[in-house]
Amino acid sequence: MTPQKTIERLILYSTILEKLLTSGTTCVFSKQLAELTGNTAAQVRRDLMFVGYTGNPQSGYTVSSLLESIRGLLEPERGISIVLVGVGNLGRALLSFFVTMQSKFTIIASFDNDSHKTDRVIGGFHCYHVDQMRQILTNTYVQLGIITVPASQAQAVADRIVDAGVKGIVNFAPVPIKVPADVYVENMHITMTIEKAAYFSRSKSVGERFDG
Amino acid sequence: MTPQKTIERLILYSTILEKLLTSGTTCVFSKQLAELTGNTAAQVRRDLMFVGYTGNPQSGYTVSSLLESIRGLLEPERGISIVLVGVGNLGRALLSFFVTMQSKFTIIASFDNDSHKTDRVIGGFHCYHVDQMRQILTNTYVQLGIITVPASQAQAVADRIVDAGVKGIVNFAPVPIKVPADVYVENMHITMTIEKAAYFSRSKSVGERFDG
DNA sequence: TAGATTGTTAATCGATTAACAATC
DNA sequence: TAGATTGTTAATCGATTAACAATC
Repeated sequence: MTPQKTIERLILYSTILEKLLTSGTTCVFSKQLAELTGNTAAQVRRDLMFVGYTGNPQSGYTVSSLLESIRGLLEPERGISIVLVGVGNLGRALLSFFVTMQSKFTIIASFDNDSHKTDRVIGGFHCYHVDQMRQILTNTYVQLGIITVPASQAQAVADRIVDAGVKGIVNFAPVPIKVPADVYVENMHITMTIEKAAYFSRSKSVGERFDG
Repeated sequence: MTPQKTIERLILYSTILEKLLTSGTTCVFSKQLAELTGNTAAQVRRDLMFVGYTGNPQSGYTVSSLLESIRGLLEPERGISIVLVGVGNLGRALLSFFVTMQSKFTIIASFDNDSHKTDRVIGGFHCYHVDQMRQILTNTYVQLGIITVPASQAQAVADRIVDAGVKGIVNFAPVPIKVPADVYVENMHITMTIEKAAYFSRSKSVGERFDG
């Protein structure tokens, strides 16, 4: 079993280490990294055990080489290749974000089932019809599919992505999707997350009156 | 301590129950609800303990009243009132989503610091300058602030949201933000989530060769 | 009634935190 | 060296799963 939470935090550490590197910091202690990422020093050290990188009691960790070690663990040889399905508002926002970003993410293509959108360049990438997915991806390795279609179509789209041989999905549609055991799904349920935040923010306001 | 994961699942159950209700289903067993949400029956029953709603061995749970009970726990008297800060691609996508949606979310206002965007209607809502936030929210109860600004500005925006008295934040910027203990923060780190999915999808493809 | 399902308690599992000998 | 910090093990905590008597 690979520790999900540890991987999440390692990704976070790597973004912070990038900043430290840019700002010219050469060394960092677990305590500092903890402070910068909102964790505890013990947590940081435990996470780094997984990476295998080892610091020393006098200077802590060398920023550049720790970053390299984490990247070695997290990153593929080449960037992360992605197809995005569903070129609505959210899909387009993500696409233009990927275009702008000097990024480790490479968009291979986008897909939609609306003929007003297909066979055009949208958000900087060619948009194909979903029916063409399997064919287009036949000789192309794609690491992730991003689903940004309405809930009603999410499962059908997931099926096609799986059918095209993609082993990872990030699902923005507000429904669970079913996939074979050899496909990894990460859900980004935006509205559900907002509801969750609303719930817990209310418990934070205990004692306050809501007279707004 | 309130069980975070349970709340997440209860929100999911409620969306599924809404669908069941619409489709005319009157009763549902824990096993079915589990299947529909990708959980186990034991998990579902344990979660429902928190709600206090009680079914029976013959018919399971009554969809309509279970939904009511969960909503009673999750939902405020009125909808969830929100301000959104940062009217870039993602911010606009979320705004237009909220406009479209016949929703439990009420956008009070949007904010930005770019004078090309402020004092206009964008994505269906008036966009104010962030400097005006405190003033505009003085006599308005706002439950959540949504942060969709670049990483470099996220902390400053969070500070203003907190300053305006808002107790919940959903942060889309790819950096941790620091807030007082009485403010709840939910992070939606899109790029980090994509990286995480990429990592675990790779472990799913064990044994495959990447010749793409 | 008989049998499947419930609510709940006990057992397990995983993840976080505390503690501390090793060490630079 | 002396002291702060490391890597790692043991203790704790919380969340999930299993089990089962109660029950409709």
